[in-house]
Amino acid sequence: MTTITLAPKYDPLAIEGSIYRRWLDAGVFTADVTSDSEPYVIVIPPPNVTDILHMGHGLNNTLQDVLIRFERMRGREALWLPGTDHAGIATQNVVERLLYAENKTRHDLGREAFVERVWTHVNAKGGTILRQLEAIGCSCDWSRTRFTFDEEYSRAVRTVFVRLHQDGLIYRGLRVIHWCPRCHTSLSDEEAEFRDRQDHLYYIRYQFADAEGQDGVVVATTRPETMFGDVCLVFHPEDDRFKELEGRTVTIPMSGVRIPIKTSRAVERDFGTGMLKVTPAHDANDFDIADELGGFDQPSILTEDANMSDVPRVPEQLRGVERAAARTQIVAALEASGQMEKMEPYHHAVRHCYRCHPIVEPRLSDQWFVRMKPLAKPALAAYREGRLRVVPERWGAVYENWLEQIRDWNISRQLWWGHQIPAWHCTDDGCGHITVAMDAPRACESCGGPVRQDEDVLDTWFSSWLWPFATFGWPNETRDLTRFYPGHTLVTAPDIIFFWVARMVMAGYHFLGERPFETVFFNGIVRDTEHRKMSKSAGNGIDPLEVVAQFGADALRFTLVGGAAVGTDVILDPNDLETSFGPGRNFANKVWNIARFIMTNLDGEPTPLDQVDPAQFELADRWILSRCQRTIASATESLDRFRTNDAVNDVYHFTWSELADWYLEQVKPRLYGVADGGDVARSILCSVLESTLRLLHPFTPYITEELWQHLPGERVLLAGSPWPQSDEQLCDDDAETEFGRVKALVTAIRSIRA
RNA sequence: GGGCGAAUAGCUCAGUUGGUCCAGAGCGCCUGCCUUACAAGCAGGAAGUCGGGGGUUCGAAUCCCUCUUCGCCCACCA
Repeated sequence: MTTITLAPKYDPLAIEGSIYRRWLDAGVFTADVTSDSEPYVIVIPPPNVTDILHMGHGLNNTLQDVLIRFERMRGREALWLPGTDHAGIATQNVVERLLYAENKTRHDLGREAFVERVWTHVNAKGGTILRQLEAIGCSCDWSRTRFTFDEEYSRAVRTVFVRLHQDGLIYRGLRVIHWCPRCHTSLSDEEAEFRDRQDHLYYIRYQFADAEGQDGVVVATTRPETMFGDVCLVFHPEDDRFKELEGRTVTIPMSGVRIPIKTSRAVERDFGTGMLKVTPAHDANDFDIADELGGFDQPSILTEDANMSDVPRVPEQLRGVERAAARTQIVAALEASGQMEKMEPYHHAVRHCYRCHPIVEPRLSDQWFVRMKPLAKPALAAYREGRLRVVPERWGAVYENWLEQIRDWNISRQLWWGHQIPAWHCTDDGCGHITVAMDAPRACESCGGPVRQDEDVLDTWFSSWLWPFATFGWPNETRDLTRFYPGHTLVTAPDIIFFWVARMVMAGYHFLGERPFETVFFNGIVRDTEHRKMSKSAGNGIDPLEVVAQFGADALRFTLVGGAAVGTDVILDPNDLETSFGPGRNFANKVWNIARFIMTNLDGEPTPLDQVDPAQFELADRWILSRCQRTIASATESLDRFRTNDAVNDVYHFTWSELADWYLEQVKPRLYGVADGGDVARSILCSVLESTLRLLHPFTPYITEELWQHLPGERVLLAGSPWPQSDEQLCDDDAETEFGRVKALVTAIRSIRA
């Protein structure tokens, strides 16, 4: 018999650490690759290696933990694979900022020293977030922790590059890409995010070069500074206003460079004046137009820093001037010369670097691309044919739409922190051959000359999209890969559907011929009371660890899961933690006291419920047993349907409003010996408490485990114990109806008395 | 320019296929209780014409149309 010495109040801090250690020591989180049980696999959305835990992580990981603990208790071989992402551009930026504080740039260090510096930083600060996940109770299989920069993982990345190249799905080409002038790298379409800006539309007059005295032609542009890179003007071939102008020549203002007037169907007649300036090196559309017309150079007039270049096309006084300043000067000059016809306020969306804000500069450069259409096909089919389920469903349309409209993926980054592209250029310009291989070739495979490796690294997401299988040792046929791929549920936020989710599906099908997971469960975003996304930089964040310290991990989890209806955002008030997390703490305390009450009223180990003659059950007994079964059934169904909030709220209601408020009060006379049937009540209390702790465990693992250990009898860990089975036999409609009447009567009497 | 979501009690939000879980929960508020599991609690109570308008139906918070107000995503009209 256990001696009951539970404190009257639940103190999370006193038990959380030791409980977590017991789970680890018992190895309950470690998946057994040799087990006969059906696997259930979740791979974590790997946080950036130098990140620290924020509420978004808290929500996302708590949901994963709820699912994984639930399935583990249901007897599946549950594997939650944790890890981190090297996060190329993000991590490089962090370290560059550190250098900046020392008045240095990465170029002062040089590539090798810089990468070493990043490693130092990662080794010092990295992985903290994984330890923070432990604090909120996450039951990850830490023996399988992966990092996208692990040697084995990096090999998978190179394998993918080489194979896609062999498949003809990777190519290198001169294109206008999104260039971040601060990061000094290209960005994918997804990384260059639109933000609204209030600018001007400038109407600039280009004078005719072939006929003095005439007025010339007016062109509308938002970017006058790019005009020195113009190669022609174009209008729509059916635009009668300009019919006569085709073939004539104009001069670019300020520079005097002569360019022809041409036609193109790409021109929108209703926009501006209907006449478009074509700047192939600084605008992707213009690049296409010039390419289609043929015979044009692609003069570049901006540097990597987005300053005006030191080239003949750029007027001397502007060379080296930063783009915004250059614009101001150009506008002033055009106004002075009378060539600025007019300026209109103009509201439009402009692409910005998703990591460091500045306006992205379209820039002509050699980049590596993945041809996406062939990869998108199976990913699209999987969704349409129901092999990939999306919860909530509406995100499916977003996924589908993006895949339908998919464009090639720029995967090269001009960064130093990342997987360097496994391509080696022949140093002989005459040969120019590029050798793509897993490891450095001794010589150019074409001419046998010396080679140098491509300087660029791969987009971070080019490693992330392999996460569901590279973490299991792919391309090797490991036991883990065979056993645990494909996985089951991906829990993530909808803002990375394109970056990550869709690409994982594509990679899964292309490299393994199978979906990486069957269901994508999208969780909402954590916001403040003004519905602004919670973030450290906005100053409206809540530190999950602070909440754990003040309220306990279970309270944090209870609030997050209970507040998150499927696909809806979670609103928390950074200025009032008590309102947000107090209820969770209170509930934990309630559970604590329910258990305390029951256990202090046990007299040794009670008779197991299945050995009690049901004929001895009183109405309240039949009622609570029925309610318990119904709660088991509804919580199970809710979890199966990813309605985690319904599940936790159902169990909450059962525990507090039924078990505590009614049944416990009803049986007190029997427990105190004032009425008969005390032993039957004890059997029922013990059984119901056990079921309740099991039901609550995925949501509030710490307190339930602690109480479980205090129950009479020998106890294995609750984390490794079975999920309760709903017993139809104990469901009793009559008892529920009848007891409902008793409740109504009692309430009425109390009401009158009050 | 397309698409999506939201609008329900003072606050934050649930409400699954239209009908006795359809007007709910938590917090807050009011009244009374330190009743030996719990004051992080107990008992009782007030509070919403479910954004406006129209329609379908025997019946609508729920379905359709429309309007208003927020929010988000996508988009090569420079």
